[in-house]
Amino acid sequence: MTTLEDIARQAGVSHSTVSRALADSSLVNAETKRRIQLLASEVGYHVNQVARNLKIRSTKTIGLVVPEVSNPYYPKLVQLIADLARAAGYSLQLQLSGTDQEAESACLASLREQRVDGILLVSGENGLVAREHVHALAASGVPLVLMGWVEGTEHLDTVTGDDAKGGYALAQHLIGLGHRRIAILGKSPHRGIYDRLYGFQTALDEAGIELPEALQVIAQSDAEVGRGVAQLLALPEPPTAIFAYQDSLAALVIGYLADAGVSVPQQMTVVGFDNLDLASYISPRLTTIGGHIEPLATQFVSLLLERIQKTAPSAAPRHIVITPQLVVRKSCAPPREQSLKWEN
Amino acid sequence: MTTLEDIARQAGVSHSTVSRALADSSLVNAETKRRIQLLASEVGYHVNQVARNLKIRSTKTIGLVVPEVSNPYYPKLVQLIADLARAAGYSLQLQLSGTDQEAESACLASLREQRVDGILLVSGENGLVAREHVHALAASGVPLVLMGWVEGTEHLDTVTGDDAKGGYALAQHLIGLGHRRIAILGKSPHRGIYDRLYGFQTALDEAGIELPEALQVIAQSDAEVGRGVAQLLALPEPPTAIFAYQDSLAALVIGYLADAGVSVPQQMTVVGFDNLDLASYISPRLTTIGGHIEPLATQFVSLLLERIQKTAPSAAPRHIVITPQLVVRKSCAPPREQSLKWEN
DNA sequence: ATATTCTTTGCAATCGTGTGCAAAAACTAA
DNA sequence: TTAGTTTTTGCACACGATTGCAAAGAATAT
Repeated sequence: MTTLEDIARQAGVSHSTVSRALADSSLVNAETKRRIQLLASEVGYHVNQVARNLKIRSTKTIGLVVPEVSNPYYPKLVQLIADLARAAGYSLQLQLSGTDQEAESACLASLREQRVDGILLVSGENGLVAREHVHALAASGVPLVLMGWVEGTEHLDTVTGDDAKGGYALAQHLIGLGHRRIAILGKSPHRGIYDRLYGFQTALDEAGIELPEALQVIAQSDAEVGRGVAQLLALPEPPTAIFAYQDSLAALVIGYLADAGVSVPQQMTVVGFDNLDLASYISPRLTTIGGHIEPLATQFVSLLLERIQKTAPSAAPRHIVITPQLVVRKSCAPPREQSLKWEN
Repeated sequence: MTTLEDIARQAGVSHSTVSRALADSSLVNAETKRRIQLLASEVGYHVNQVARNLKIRSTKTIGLVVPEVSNPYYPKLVQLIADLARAAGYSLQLQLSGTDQEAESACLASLREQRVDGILLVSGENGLVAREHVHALAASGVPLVLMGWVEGTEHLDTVTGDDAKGGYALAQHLIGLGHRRIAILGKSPHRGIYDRLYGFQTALDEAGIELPEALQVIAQSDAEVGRGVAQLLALPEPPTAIFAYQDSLAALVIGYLADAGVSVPQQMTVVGFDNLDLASYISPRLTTIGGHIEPLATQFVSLLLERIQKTAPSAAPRHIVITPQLVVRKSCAPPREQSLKWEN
């Protein structure tokens, strides 16, 4: 790899002059500058950012910690963040924390050692896990923004979707269509998902609608979704609508319903949450809650950049909450007059 | 940020000793070592990798260039690669090249400047675009592996899926079911996708089946998929099967068919390519070509690591080809006896 | 006690940049 | 020509780590 020194030798000047020339400094003679720049591009010089970063004590890099990219929610977020970061002149150091607590700590430690200028942390489905680590990081002055509100992080900048409002809107929509027996289905309730349920439940309560145990299904895996759907269909009084609180789960539900010969939305209404691309890929296209991811991403990097560039209006922690919207598509219909019985 | 020097001062030794102690070198007294390690963890010392990288002339980082992560094919790849890289002790520097030629060049330049130990380059749908840049990179000795075979890259390590075989298998499957009027639908044909078509077409040719212009649909956007499907249905003799050469397109096709009241697979057979997760999310679950992504990812990073660690058996470029498999699910059925007419 | 060996430590150079400061060069004004 | 000003360049240090080498200290042998 060629260095400033190499070029300096060839140009018959000192490395300082080369450094200045390539930075287009006005301190170097226009002619010399031109000559050096030309030479540099001829020999294919590429500045060593490692050395440069060491010297200028900044990396123009932000670390992004995300649990995984298999779940389609995260790639969407990553894409948006990457584009925003790039637009602001920052590279992205992506770290996948998995579901593992140690892994998340390791990610944070790695980012700190890499001396990224700031960290964007998306808490996993278990909620924020490496709490002490995060606090230590923040305490030592590393700019950090958290996505997903978690108890005990009030002193950090956070960005959160108002899932409760989303759940509420969804429930209202179903109620408005006339549904009274509504099931919910999802993975084990972590904080964010709990909010979705909380809002949903609130709307049901206000309408005086019960949500019996039998209509609450926890499904950790694809196969369990299948079993859960079968259970619901086998009930003496099956639901007329199912709220699967992630789009991908809703897609699976629709698939398993089709297997059982139940058509959506004619015989069963299904709704999801997040409005991922797949919500419009599947048929019927999914009624869901959306519009939050883009503003979340925007605020997420804005807050961080303000911290990095110290342009934040105050040192006080900021908590941004984004309200999502109901997206009505084709997966909902009024319930049939009387509840159906399916042979199993 | 605390440095070695800070710790040295507190411990009353030189920074060299601290460095050795933290590296668990046998050159330092066991007791001193313990004392220093304790002190370091107390003050929360985190090595400055930027400085370290500069000194040791390696970053333990690999650069991954991918067009985007919105298209669900790529996240799957990224996840696999990230896991493999981590297992080998490397971090990932993710760069999204978009579809833009300059952007791809910029990504490569950035990675080079960051002095990543090696680069994994996934060529976009337009094929490899920043050709000279890639060649220059390889020529200057940066370990680099390319995914997706592109003409003029025979001197580079490459990893490719045998899309032609996949296309062939798919066509044979459809033919075996009795289909004779088969349509194809996809984005504009780039090299990789062309291979899918090439294999598909070969099988059709061998079976003596025509593929008239009218049954070849190019759809660049979601909306165009809708229009394309409508066109096919409006034909005097509509097809009995559609090969959408990406799973996500197949999903869209199924959606638009449903809109038109055409049920899959009863009235229309649809197949995709890649076996993404969404292929089993949608209903009916999609018959497709799969099993190639995992070995592609594995070989991709293996080749690179061998180059980085100089354990490659030879300096000669290697070209790894992965044969994908037919994945039969629910989106195919024999055609009806006579071709159908749909009112439009 | 002295010589010899082994262990432990610190000095100093290095990685490739950026940059303050002084010196050299060029130019201007008398 | 000489002094003063402005432009251009290079020296040398810093960023924070790693590491070869020499020196100091401890331990052993004679």
